[in-house]
Amino acid sequence: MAKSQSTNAFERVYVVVERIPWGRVATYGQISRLLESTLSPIFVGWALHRIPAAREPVPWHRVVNGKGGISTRRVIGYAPNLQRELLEAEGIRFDENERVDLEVFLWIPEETK
DNA sequence: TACTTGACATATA
DNA sequence: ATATATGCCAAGT
Repeated sequence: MAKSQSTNAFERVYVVVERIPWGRVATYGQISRLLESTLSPIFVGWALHRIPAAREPVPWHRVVNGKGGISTRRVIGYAPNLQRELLEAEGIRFDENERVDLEVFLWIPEETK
């Protein structure tokens, strides 16, 4: 245990992502605030990009940007439609702009309440 | 070792 | 509403 502390920051991100309930989505910025750390939103993206196989499965597809859009397009090797399909499979609908209605599907953690 | 990049967000002009 | 600038951290080159 506690083999490496550097990886701890990544794991914190995974824990929050795993807290996202089924059929809900969260934004990078929100996760960054939930961590209550100096972790910036871009770091969350980094963490999700480097998910160790041992930490899977992590519902990374439930993490979208502040506009409710999918940002996985910048990632090479991932299909942009993949995340959209996974979210739609959970009952999340996209508008014509390929954006999620955050007013409805945004995950509101109890800690923030 | 140093610089650049990266699933972003927020503020300012 | 769009464009530009800055913040934040770690990994990649």
